Amino acid sequence: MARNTGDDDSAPTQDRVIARLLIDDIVAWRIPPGAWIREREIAARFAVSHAPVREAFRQVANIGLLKVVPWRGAFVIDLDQHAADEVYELWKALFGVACRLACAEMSDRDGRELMHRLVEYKDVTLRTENTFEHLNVSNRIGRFIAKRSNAPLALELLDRVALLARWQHNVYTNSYIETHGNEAARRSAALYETLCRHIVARDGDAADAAARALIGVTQESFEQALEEYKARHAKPRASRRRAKSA
Amino acid sequence: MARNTGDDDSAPTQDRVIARLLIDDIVAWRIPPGAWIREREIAARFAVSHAPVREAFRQVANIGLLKVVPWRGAFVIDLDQHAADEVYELWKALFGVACRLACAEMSDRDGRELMHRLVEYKDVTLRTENTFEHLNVSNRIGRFIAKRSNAPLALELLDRVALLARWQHNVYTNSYIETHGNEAARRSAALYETLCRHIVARDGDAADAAARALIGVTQESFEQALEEYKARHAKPRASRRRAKSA
DNA sequence: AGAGGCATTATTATCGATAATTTTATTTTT
DNA sequence: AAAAATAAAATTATCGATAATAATGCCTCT
Repeated sequence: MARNTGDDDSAPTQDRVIARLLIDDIVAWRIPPGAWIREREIAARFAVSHAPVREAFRQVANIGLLKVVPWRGAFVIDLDQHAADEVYELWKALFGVACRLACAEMSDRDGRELMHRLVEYKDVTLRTENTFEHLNVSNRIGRFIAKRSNAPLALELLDRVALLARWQHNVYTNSYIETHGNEAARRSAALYETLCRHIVARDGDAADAAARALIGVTQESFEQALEEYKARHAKPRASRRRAKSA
Repeated sequence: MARNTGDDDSAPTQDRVIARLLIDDIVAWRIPPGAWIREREIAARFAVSHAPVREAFRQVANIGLLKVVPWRGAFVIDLDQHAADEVYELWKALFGVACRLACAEMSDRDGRELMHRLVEYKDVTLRTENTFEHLNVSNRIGRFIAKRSNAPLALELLDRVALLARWQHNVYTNSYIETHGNEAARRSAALYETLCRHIVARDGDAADAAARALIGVTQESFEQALEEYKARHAKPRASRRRAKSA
């Protein structure tokens, strides 16, 4: 009678493929903030009708990168300094929830795997100053915790907020990498260690606090990068304006 | 050149109307958990084509009450004791973020209005034992804080989680009202007072903690109601099963 | 010249029909 | 009778076309 409600293993439908590609395009700033996207344009690009495009728009809008307004279409969201604070606060809170739940949900076996990954992470930290690799391996730990927290809704919201954060600082990527590379890495390493220890010790409150501190490092790096970006771009703009009025 | 990206003031399109009504139906348990909903069925009910129904399904799915799986359709989510913990943890965290941000964002005027509402709330608490009215006025305070926190994304996620929580305990509504009415009201009142005081004092950490404690009261009431519900329904089921096997 | 109204154009929303896929029922085989 | 294969039915996904709406440019009037 009831159909199989289980997990989806079939090939993805077109709307999901398109949504994925749109997300990539927006996060990578190939589509600028505030841009107005037309159905026909995207439909032509993927050689499909507009129906799947509409659904893709809705999916991207649900993640928060697109804003769909009736009869007017879809707009990429705008960059907003104030919203950055909100995103990072949410990120801290949601990652905290994931870690808190992980304390209760993780098996002892998962805990051992977590500590194993921590060792791997510290190795990378000591071996290289490559910030990309650094971010990569640290993200792996975060995702592992979130997955094992057995909290699908928290995981979904976490992915969403992390995506928004990534989009936000992709403008400042260069500054970010430079800034984050030096001292933040060491602080992160220490915080990851305390976080993992609290999780295997099943201390939810302490894990939550460590998680918040960890995202806080990223937040500080972002803010610092933003300042540097502003400082770098303050002069060119002023000169351009002067040239205009001359 | 660029179109009006501002707020939406036009009449809602059909898909949004349908989505709203579907949400109501699901939250009120007029559509049972796990139910499989067909496009044609809903389309016939609202005398529309299936296109707006599809979009409505996607919107409800984004809130989390519906799960859309390719080629198989839309299913109402299932009741899951484990998921309840997750929802309440998220609720605590998100309301905490809203209160934290409210500390920074609220004007002094907003703070005075908040304290005014607190007085109103305490009056209601003293005057009546009516739990509905009690929940109503307390929700008003929560929503006021969330709105003035100037954090649209947090507000959206908060609404979403609160809706899921409401759906979850709508099964046990009767027990919930009974349980919540007695002692929890007094605890909530004290916690609301400390929360508001921390907010006007702009102490983010303290406000966050108070917010968590406040949702914690609701969580405890829910869990207690769940226990009572289980106890009440344990016997009838057993007898029914015995009758079947006889 | 500028403001306001009107027609034009472009775009989204909805519809009805067809294609692709899954589920259910039937038949066949062992 | 049970299991596998097959056919039938039901359902979703996609398409192309039409209706509804918003933005744009033109024209008139002052």
